[in-house]
Amino acid sequence: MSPYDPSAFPPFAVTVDLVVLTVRRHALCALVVRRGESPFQGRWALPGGFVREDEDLGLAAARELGEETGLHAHDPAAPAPDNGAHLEQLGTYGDPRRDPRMRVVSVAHLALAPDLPAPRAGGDANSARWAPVETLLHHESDVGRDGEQPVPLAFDHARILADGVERARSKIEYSSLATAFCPQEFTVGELRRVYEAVWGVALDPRNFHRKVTGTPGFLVPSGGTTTRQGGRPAQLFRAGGAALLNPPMLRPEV
Amino acid sequence: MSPYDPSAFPPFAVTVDLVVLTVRRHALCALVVRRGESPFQGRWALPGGFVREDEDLGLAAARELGEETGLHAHDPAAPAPDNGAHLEQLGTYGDPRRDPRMRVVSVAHLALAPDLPAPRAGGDANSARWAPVETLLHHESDVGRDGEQPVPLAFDHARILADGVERARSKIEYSSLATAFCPQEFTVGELRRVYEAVWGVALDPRNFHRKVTGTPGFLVPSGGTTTRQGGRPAQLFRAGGAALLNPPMLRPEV
DNA sequence: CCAAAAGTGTTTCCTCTACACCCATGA
DNA sequence: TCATGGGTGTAGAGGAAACACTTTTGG
Repeated sequence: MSPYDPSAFPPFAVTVDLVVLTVRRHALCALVVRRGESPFQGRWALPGGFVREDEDLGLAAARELGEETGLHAHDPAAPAPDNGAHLEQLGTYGDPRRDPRMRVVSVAHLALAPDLPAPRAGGDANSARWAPVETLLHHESDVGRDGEQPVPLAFDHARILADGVERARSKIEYSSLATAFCPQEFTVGELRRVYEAVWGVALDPRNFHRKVTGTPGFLVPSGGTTTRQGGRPAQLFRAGGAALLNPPMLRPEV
Repeated sequence: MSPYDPSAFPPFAVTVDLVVLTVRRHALCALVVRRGESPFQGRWALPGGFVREDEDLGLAAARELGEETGLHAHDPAAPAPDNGAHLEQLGTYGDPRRDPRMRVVSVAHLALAPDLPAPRAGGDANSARWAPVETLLHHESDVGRDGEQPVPLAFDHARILADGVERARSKIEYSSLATAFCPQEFTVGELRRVYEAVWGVALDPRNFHRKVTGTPGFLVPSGGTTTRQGGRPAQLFRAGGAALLNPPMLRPEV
């Protein structure tokens, strides 16, 4: 059998699914959309869609991200931070039974975004929403606030979301990715609250401050200060160019 | 457009490609096979093949690995090390032009194997071979020893191989994966030579010994000793159950 | 004034590094 | 005997944890 005989391989549908994470009100949240059709009609799912005929996988993910959030993916080659989201490939999910109707292989991507005004899938707040990942993964309570049933995510999206959350948790240890959750200018305390929300732990503010300001290339002072968190005015920083943190930020033991 | 209308999505071919790494004669080597047909006929490529109709991606990768090497993939749930290779998903490559004839999405997997007798693709030594990754990636010299041309790998396989090597290099820092390159029983010095080959650096034997024997769950003594490396008899160990190394093995600065 | 958040200093502990030194074999 | 690799001891550098303390705002 010639491995490239067009009649010799089964056809697959290929999609991209997005794990879009942000930090809102001290909680790690993911973007979910409500499915309008079967299967899993009415259930929450990760945003995603088919890869087009002549589209690279990363491009398809960036296009979906833009359609769902208005964000553009951050170009790693750009000289200055552009407030775009971080976007990377997460993993590929291809269980033959993950979609009951046909063979679908989904290339999941992970996006990290700053806190955004609100999702805008058709401008309908009922069809797209930020939900705490803790709720989505353990479905102990409603996704929303208005008496909906606590149901798990559609397809294998709970597994994909869990993998994305785990990737984000481990990656902020040794990279400067946590700044992707912050606005362009932020304080050390705001950055610390990102780590605390993603890891679900409390960090010592004094040691954290020393650590991040003492790591060359991680943060650059923008000159301004703010009191938006109350208390003594805090210096404002932007993300520095350094991508890797060495030595890494240590996550406290569980 | 309904996202699941069967006429609304383009069909893709889905393959798995394998980055199979081992350590031979103090060098990190990868398994390559010679292509028998166009395109890239006669060039070396990573082993791989089509995912079957009802096959999960990891299963397809394990099947290809068995066909190429006779290894079975290590079951993480097995209580004792079974001398199977470590196998994990690496990443997915789907550039529309990566195969000149059709749209192929390749789900690359990374396998780490102990030093094996010899590849056995059809029993033909000219069609499958271990080659040093340094040679494959920089094609500074022949892949083999018999005057072949130094040509780059077929398709985007050089990129996939580079990603796999980078994954292996970083993963042995914080996991016990380096033992996957060793036979069931091995000495501390043999394990150290694995790290040195994968990282391409020299490590202090005294500190390395203290580090690995002092990390609980990393190594368990098997009771025996050997002098196969010369010098004083060395204790034999097996891989312990611990998957994560904490604190990690530190890779010296470049 | 007080509360709250931002920062700094200091002590203790622990790990990594570097290297001196000893051990047990084969040739 | 020597060469070779295996293994232990130890002093110093550097980072992290824990926490006392000062600074600068708003109310």
